[in-house]
Amino acid sequence: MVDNTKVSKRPRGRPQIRPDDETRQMILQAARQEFHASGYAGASMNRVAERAGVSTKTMYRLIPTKAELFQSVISARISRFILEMDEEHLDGLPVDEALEHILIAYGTLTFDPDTVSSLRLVLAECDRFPEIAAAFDELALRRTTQTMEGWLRQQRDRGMIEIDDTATAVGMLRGMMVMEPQRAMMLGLKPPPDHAEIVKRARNCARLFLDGCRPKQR
Amino acid sequence: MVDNTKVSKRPRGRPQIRPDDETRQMILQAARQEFHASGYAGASMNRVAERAGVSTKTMYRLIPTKAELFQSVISARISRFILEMDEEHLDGLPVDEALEHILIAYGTLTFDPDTVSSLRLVLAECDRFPEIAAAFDELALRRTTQTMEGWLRQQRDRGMIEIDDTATAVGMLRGMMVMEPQRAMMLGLKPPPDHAEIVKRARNCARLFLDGCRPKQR
DNA sequence: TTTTTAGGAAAACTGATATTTTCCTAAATA
DNA sequence: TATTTAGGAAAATATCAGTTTTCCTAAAAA
Repeated sequence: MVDNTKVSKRPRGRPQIRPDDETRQMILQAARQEFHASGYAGASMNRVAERAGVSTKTMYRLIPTKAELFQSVISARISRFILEMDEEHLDGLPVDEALEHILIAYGTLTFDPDTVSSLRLVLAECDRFPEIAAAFDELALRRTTQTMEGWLRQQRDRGMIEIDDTATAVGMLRGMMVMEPQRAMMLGLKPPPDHAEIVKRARNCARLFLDGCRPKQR
Repeated sequence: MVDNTKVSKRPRGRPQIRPDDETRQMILQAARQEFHASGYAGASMNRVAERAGVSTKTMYRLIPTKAELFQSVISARISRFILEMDEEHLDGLPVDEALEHILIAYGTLTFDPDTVSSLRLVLAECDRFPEIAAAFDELALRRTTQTMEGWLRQQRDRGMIEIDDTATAVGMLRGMMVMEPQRAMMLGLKPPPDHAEIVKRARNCARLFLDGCRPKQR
């Protein structure tokens, strides 16, 4: 085995301006911008290279094709769709406030312009790139669903609410909270809701949902 | 004024195989298939002409450009998104059954593969064709919203339910009913729900919603 | 100084596709 | 029959974008 760090000499010719990995990151970032701005078909590889500040020659040395570049970009973005919530904190709250917090977190994530823009790309291209639909399902949908479903189950087990199918319930809750504003954003009809609107909507949804499945003592 | 039906002679040369309007319809239908199958960018005008059974020459004589063809196709499709419900019939039903019926109608319309396919096209291309987003909003969203909102208002005025903002409530109701299954369809993850599933979901939603905003007698 | 490598700029190559045009034939009237 | 028009088939044109290649220069080691 050879210890490259010291023993072997640097190669003869002109050294690389920067490590390939770094250049690749620059290309990925430029590609992200370009794809989000122009969609898959509309994105120009020349513009990607331009944005990244490298020549097309270097770009194609480091990335295989436009299609794979697209997949890398989307997967990287999707893998960051994580619903952050402090579960310890929720335990100390009354049920309705806890659900409100959850919905605020989910709404904030969902209405993020980057999220919407990525969703649009995924929906537009999932025919051509079925792996992207699968990745989206796995990384964006399942994970956030599980987080919310876990909480619902907990409340049910504590007798705070009455639900038979928690998975369906999560889907409904999410639809109620985000579908309409998100669709308006995607169509370019409305700007993202601001924080106050998100809070208001979350409160409404939480109340509606909890009243709808609060245990009845008939 | 000249009476063309009898007086003026037919023109000299070879007569048209069929009226231009008819040919245009054939082209529109072929284009609809092609666009739905391949999206805007992926659609080939040659294939459209082929499907329609006309030459590209004839096609371009009758339609201006690909872009305008696309808009015609989408607008025509959208204008058929009408939420059909028999309002007379609803009046005779208890509130929860009436709402169930409404949601079944809305779900059936929404989960129709043609609807989903059109929505995908609209979402994918609304950047390039803002008029399409506007048409979709006006024809598909507003109209069905108004139908549902009218009913909600009526129930509120009769004291059957307690809602302050009926527009928001309709949005939530719809999201609850359709977002998750529709998204799964768009991603190609699930087939459309069958009628039984739609009914079940509608019943769940109606119950949840009505329990959530039934007047309280505290 | 010579050799060697990295990589930019731009041209070339390739393939696809919207759109136009040419050429030809069929079917009608005069 | 001579003339005129409709329209199909296919070639021509134009453009665009992905990908490759050429040419050239900078910067390092030998």
